[in-house]
Amino acid sequence: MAKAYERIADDLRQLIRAGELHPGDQLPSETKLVEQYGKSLPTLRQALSLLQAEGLIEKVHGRGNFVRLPRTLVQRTNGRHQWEKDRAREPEPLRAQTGSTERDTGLELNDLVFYAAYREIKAEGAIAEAFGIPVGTALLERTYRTRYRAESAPFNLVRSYLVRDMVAENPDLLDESKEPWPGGTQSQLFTVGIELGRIEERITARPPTAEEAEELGLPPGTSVLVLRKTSYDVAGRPVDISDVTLPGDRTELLFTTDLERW
Amino acid sequence: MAKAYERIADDLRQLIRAGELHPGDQLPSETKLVEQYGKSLPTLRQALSLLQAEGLIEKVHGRGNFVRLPRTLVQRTNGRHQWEKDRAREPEPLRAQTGSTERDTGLELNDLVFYAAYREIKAEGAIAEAFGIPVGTALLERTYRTRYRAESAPFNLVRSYLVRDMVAENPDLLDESKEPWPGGTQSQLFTVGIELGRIEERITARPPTAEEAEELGLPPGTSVLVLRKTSYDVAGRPVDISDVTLPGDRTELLFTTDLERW
DNA sequence: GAGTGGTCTAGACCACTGT
DNA sequence: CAGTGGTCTAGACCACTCC
Repeated sequence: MAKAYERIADDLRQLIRAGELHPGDQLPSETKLVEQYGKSLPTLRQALSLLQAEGLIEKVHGRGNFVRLPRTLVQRTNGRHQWEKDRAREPEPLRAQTGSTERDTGLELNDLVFYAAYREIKAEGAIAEAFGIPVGTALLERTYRTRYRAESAPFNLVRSYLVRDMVAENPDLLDESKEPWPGGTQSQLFTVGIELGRIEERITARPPTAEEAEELGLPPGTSVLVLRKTSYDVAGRPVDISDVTLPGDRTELLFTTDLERW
Repeated sequence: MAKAYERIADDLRQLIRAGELHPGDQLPSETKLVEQYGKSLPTLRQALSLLQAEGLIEKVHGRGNFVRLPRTLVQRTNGRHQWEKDRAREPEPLRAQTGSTERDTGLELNDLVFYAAYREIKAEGAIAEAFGIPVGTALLERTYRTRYRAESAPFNLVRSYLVRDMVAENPDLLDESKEPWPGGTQSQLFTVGIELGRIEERITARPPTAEEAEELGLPPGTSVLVLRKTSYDVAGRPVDISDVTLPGDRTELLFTTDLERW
């Protein structure tokens, strides 16, 4: 005999899958469902919380439970890296026109609100190892947010690390008030003579932490994509390490791999 | 005044983050925690279920609650595509030695158990559009699982689509009993004269469905990576579309992008 | 104010794990 | 068997949304 809350969840799940309940539809009220299934309220709510964790329904306090709508996508491609590199040496007016985020989202510069904070820290274990530098080396930590003006939650959270001595030659790079830098990080690195040769991106997925759910405005029943981008210069030396947190329900990463001809 | 279950969750979260509770450690029993926080059992359990949803703790029936251990990684790189292409024309003995999965996991062929099922279906809306073919065209649907012999759950779930008429020229390709085909799909396509030129991979993340959690043996508090791989031949025509579901807590996708020199 | 979901309690009984 | 978490109930009261 199956558990009561699972039977209820299965039943509702099937109604949704079969299309008897459409995205956006409101479910019967919890008290109605209690009558219908002949179980207690807490049991019924346990069933609903299962469906919520699967991202199938959305609970709205004071209004009801609704079948969740698919979210609109923001695409992030690996083509952006070559595109950014091509722009890095262009004159500032062109670089300032459109950045990678605008390219990905199709939005205008004016639609976007940008925020950055810089901080100087000492490299600890994992980061030091990734850079191949001694623990304690001075790093520049840059924290970014970009959001659509009409929405409250940003598209993503970015924390980027640079070895301070590699960029200190240009004092502007240590100054957060110079952000957003036209053309992005590759343009910044260009001013201190660094050319990127290769970019590695490592991707995993997990449920958001409480803080991420808060900052990204993520409802329960969503996941985050965690992307660690490591940029290498043409000599193969790691130059920039960025940790990017992206909402899984509205982000699509697109990677294109070209194959050599036979 | 914060909600009781949030205060408890915050408190326990902090103990874990601060390292006062190490991965693998057992938490105090639920009745102990009830005394300690002076709240009811259901409230306390609500707090614990929050932490479970975040993947921070693991509940084990009859034993206790434990701080979750980090899982071992299976890496999947985009370098695998060129590697597979290079192998596609090699003689069978070499192709049979090691496949992409063995390359990714570092395991031996004997450690792996492979399962495949073929089915013929008619293209419906989304897939037909992705292939650029009329709805109703005959497709070959191939479903794969690969698992480590010592574990019960597979590494991933794969569903792959081919246009039947593009491959029917070699009847072996329609026969599931011929799996695992030495050298993989690219070798199979080679037998009907198809050479791949480009591969696109689209990645999103979401909580597992009930079925996926079941099949992949995923505990609550995990996410899945959803990867749609589209393979194009050298003429830019889509040849294979594969949907891959990967456990987010033990999979790392690694994409390398090489940049052109200045 | 009516209707909705959110929080919390007190307690019973079941099921699994280890000794 | 003792100790642990899992399921379920009945009911009180709070908080939000919309008319």
